[in-house]
Amino acid sequence: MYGTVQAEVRQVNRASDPRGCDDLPPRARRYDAAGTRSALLGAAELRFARYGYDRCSVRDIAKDAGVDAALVYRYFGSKEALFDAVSTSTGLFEPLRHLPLNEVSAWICDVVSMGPTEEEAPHPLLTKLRSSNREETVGRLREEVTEVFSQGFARRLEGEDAELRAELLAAWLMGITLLRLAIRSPALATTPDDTLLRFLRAGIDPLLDADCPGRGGEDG
Amino acid sequence: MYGTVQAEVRQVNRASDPRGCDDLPPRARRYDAAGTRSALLGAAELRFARYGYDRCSVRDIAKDAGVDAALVYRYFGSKEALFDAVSTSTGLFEPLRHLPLNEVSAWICDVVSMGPTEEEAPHPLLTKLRSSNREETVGRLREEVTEVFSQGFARRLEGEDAELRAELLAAWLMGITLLRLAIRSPALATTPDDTLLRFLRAGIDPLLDADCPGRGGEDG
Amino acid sequence: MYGTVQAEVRQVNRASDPRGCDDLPPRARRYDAAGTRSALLGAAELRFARYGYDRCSVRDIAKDAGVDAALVYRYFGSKEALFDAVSTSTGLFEPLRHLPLNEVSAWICDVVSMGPTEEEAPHPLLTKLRSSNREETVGRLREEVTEVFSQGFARRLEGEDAELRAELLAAWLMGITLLRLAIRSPALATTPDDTLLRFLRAGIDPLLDADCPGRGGEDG
Amino acid sequence: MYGTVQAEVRQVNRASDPRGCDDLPPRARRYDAAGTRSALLGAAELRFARYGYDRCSVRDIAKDAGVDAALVYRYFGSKEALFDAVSTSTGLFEPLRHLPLNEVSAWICDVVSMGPTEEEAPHPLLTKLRSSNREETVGRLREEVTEVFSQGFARRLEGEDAELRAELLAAWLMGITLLRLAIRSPALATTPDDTLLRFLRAGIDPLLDADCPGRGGEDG
DNA sequence: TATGAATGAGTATTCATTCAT
DNA sequence: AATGAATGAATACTCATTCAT
Repeated sequence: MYGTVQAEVRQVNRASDPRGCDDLPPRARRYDAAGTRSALLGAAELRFARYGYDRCSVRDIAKDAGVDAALVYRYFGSKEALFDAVSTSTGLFEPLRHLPLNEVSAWICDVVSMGPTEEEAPHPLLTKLRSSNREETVGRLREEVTEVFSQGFARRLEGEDAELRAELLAAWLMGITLLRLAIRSPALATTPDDTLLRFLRAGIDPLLDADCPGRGGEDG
Repeated sequence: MYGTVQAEVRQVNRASDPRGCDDLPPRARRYDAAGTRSALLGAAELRFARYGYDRCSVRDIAKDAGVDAALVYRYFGSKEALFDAVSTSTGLFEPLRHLPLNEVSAWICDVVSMGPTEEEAPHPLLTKLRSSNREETVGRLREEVTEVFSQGFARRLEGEDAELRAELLAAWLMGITLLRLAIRSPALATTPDDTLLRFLRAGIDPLLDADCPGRGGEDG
Repeated sequence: MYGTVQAEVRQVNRASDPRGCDDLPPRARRYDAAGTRSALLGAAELRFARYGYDRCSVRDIAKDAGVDAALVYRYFGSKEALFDAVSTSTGLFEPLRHLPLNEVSAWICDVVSMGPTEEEAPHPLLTKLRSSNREETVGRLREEVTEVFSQGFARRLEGEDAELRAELLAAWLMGITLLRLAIRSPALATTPDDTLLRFLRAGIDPLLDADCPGRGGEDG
Repeated sequence: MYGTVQAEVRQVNRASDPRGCDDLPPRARRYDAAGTRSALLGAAELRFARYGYDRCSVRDIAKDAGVDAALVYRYFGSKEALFDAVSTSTGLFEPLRHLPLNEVSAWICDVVSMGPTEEEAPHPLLTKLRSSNREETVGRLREEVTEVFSQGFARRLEGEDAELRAELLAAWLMGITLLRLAIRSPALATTPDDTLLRFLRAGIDPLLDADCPGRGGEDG
């Protein structure tokens, strides 16, 4: 299904399979466990991010990787395990632990701009969002959000309801990723980063402020 | 797959079938086209919202509705048509056309609170979000967002980059829906509406303001 | 399947349902048993001849006839019975009983020219040929051929192996019908009747001759 | 549908699998791609010839072949492709290109006698005739007849209307095949070949003659 | 290590048929 | 007499997974 993404994956494949390069002996090509494993990972990353768990077949992934489908089971055990391997936290949220609060907007801007916007490259968040119909994926997302935002980042926020404010930040991050990379709404998909950043600040910085929500309730 | 949600659907079915409210015996209701149709719609609504398009089988939906799977084809023509019938715009965004800007936060608050939070009821947005791996769904989402936000709502915003700001609003709406109803992150899933509202204002109202992004760039 | 042949059938339908004609009261239109029955027969005749038993659905036939599919069962009992009713001997071979032998070629010519060649009209033989994958149809064909040719017509032939010669005649009749009306091979489908007749004679008349096969065996 | 023809197919399978002719134990033959493929072909050949395309299910064919139905898709891609593989021209008509005209009758006699007459073996022409309700099959038959008879063989005939005469020959060939092998009319199904041949000559040779139709029109 | 042969459960969809109205 | 609601079995096809090589 969905044609092939072989061309691109082949590159990925070659990146980790530098046959014909210089120092690596050019003989070993098949029977290259590490290479096969990472080729599968690369292909899966792409497929899963693009089509979601359910619309990817193990065979398609294997074909993209240029190996036999049975190897998915040899190296990962199951389609699900492969997905887990691919969608396992990539340290994407790591910066949130130490980043100065006034740089958070810029970081979010970076995150939602990852990958070539044109061709829906494998964005780590998108992989999960695209498969958010799977209970397991949702569970992992909950754990991750809880750990990173509700517990981790919230602790760095002064003021009331830090937990909620952190999750609102997460919500925006996900929403923008979805609209910009998956749904590709007209403005978000095309706006240059610096413009986006200015508006992100407008919405985010108040949330990070110590006296948020401020006196905002008055005029409601 | 995924056992049965029959019990609940039966309720939905009856709840949305306001005929013979009290004295009609609730049994013997075969040969009731309208009832069957709406039972199927109800069951599909629930299943699709909960598991997404790919993880719902026509058979399961029919079983939930208590009818034969072939009736899906009699009444809707295909699984896809049934999904369309369920996910077709329900006028959810209608209020955005006339609502005073300072009530937008409250409206968002309402939207993301729709349906019993405990049991992941069929939220119209969630249905689409859960199936956002389907190209058709993504396409429809893009159309809807474009029409309602990028074109419709943006026109009501003064200041620069109205389109982008409108889409950022949409992004937040979707992100919060996702976190609150699907992912169920700890704070968002439990925070009472009025509390949520106060913080929503803090993030949203600046975006709606005529001189957004204001002088926010200074301290970055 | 296969679009609709409704237009034509409607005519058939009207032919046997002369509403708005002159002397028949224009009220009776629904609740017209005979009319419904014959409308179904007409539609079935067309469909079966065109697509064969297996590629016709009862619903399509009923739709062509402009009535509900259940009426097929009311009036005929089953799809199979409807097919039988349609394919039951129409006296097509009746002339073979008395026709002078030297007019047989001309008669065959007539038979294979029945119905508008362009639009594959319901040819009684074609109906059976198109469904010759059904055991029942084959059985009936065998009976019919046996009765009409092997027993009936053969008795009128002098000379040896009359039975075989009669069946060879039947074979040619069927083969030409198939090629001319179903397969529509270039020459047979377009050749005018009088030309065809001249060549039919060349092949058939020897078979009907009393001293057939004559001295044909010599040069083999 | 139609029970099983397993027993016979197994034979066919083994007969056409000339490996380990004697000493190889006939059991234990899994993981044998070529064997599986040809078993499927054999089973399909038989089923299709006997029941026609529409009355054969992929499952039944697979069951006859003793393998899983999914393998039909592995090896052929679709039911239709399997049918094509089975019904693809087998060079049956090849002899018509060079055969001396006075041996044509004998060749036809051979063709219509192919396969055990008793048990409706897979005759290449019968396969197509039995599925002549399919548009694709009819189309292929038209092409084949056109190429082989209307164009190829006709060129070898002297005299007028060669094309028509060639098609009349084809018609007879098909009609006899149908009556002899499918319908099994009493005489044709039992007559020995040499007798049949004598009468075939009587009908066919005149058609092949250079001055056909001769002066046959006089006595009509 | 890698391949590809084999499987069985599952999917959407169609259809002849029956039942209540 | 006629309708259309309902059913269940069947169909072609796909896919994750396992087994022999």
